[in-house]
Amino acid sequence: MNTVAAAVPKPSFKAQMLLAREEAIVATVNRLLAEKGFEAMTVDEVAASVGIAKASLYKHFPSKEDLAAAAMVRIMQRALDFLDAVPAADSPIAKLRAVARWTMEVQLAGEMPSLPHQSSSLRATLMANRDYIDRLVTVSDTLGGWIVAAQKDGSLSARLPAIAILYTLYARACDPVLEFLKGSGQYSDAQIVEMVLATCFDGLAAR
Amino acid sequence: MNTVAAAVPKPSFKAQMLLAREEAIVATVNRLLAEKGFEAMTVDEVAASVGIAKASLYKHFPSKEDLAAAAMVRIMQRALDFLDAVPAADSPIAKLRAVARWTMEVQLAGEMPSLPHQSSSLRATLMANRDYIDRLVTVSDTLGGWIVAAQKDGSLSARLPAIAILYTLYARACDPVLEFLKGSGQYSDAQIVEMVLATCFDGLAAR
DNA sequence: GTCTATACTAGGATAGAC
DNA sequence: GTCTATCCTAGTATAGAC
Repeated sequence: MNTVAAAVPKPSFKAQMLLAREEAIVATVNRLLAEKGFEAMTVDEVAASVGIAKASLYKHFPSKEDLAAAAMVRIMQRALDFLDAVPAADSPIAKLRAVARWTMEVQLAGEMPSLPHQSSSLRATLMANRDYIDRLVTVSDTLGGWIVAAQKDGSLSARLPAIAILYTLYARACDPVLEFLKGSGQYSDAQIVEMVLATCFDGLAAR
Repeated sequence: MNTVAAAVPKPSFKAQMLLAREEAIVATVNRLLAEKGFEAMTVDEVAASVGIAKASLYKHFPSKEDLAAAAMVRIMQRALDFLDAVPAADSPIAKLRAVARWTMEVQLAGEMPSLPHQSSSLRATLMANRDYIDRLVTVSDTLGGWIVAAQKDGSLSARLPAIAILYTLYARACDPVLEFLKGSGQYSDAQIVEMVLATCFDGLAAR
């Protein structure tokens, strides 16, 4: 960036339109990734859903992988925003519960892009994407701090390594139990979230 | 079946070879499904891995979906066999723990075919497959019985609906935490299983 | 930067000889 | 029932006009 500050303040109307369109694209990709996953999502579908020609999509994003990566950056940014909004006064375990709840609510809303299988072509693109990795690291560091603090104050199990707890929380973002329970049609979204949250923190065994 | 009993006992050598080959095919499909999932698995790959021509595959199974369904039937049969082998004298919760452990060991061994996303073409084929559905129902009924019993004897949380517990146990078969922890390279398979098992039954919160 | 039209490839499925 | 060779659709990506 060698633009002087004075040149930045007023983005042109055209540039704003561009950003708005890109946001619309990424939001659509996000939804489709949540619905069907990376492999099953087609670029034709994305274009049709956004309402522009496929070739236009490729002017914004060089490949299907980059399209998906943009959606992953977006959801990580939403996660960061949520972490920032968690009250600092809350206890560490309350913060962790809040994050797990948010994750599940996003998934139930159909807005959680599902990560691809290990061998997907998307993995390489993601690992090379600085915007994604940086956010992932920041989220992990923040959660890691809360986990260690919660173990210290005795509210979180100290017998589990912090990394196992971190991964367990991440896994709530793609927990199939939410979808299963929703499919049963017997419970509201709020009830489902409470049940899975209780299972996650209190376990299946009686207390 | 209108064959008389006397005609059955000695399956011809040829028929045995046929079954052996089909078992080899299904075992390969099972492994590939575990590695990459249904969408990413290609029929060419299956044929190459088994060591036969693609057209020969299609003499045994009419479509890629049926190929995958056969693998799903196979794993459900393995699950049934395991359930039958669980000591009847064990307490209900001990039985449930044993099943969860088995599920995770199979996954870590790379032998747990991963179920497809909701909108996959495979779902329709599976739901129409009697061999699969029957086994699924039997497994669910058996586990359901153990769950209710464990809730009655006070070892399993009575605050959760049995169906939520059932789904939670099923979800251990595709828990990404196992793969994550394995990827960290810090723990043995046995340690990973114990950690996730403890998380599942005892929860993240301290006891 | 948007469109229409098209190139190119991967991959599921089949034909037809043996 | 196995093979080689081929068909054909779907899907990623691009050319080229406006």
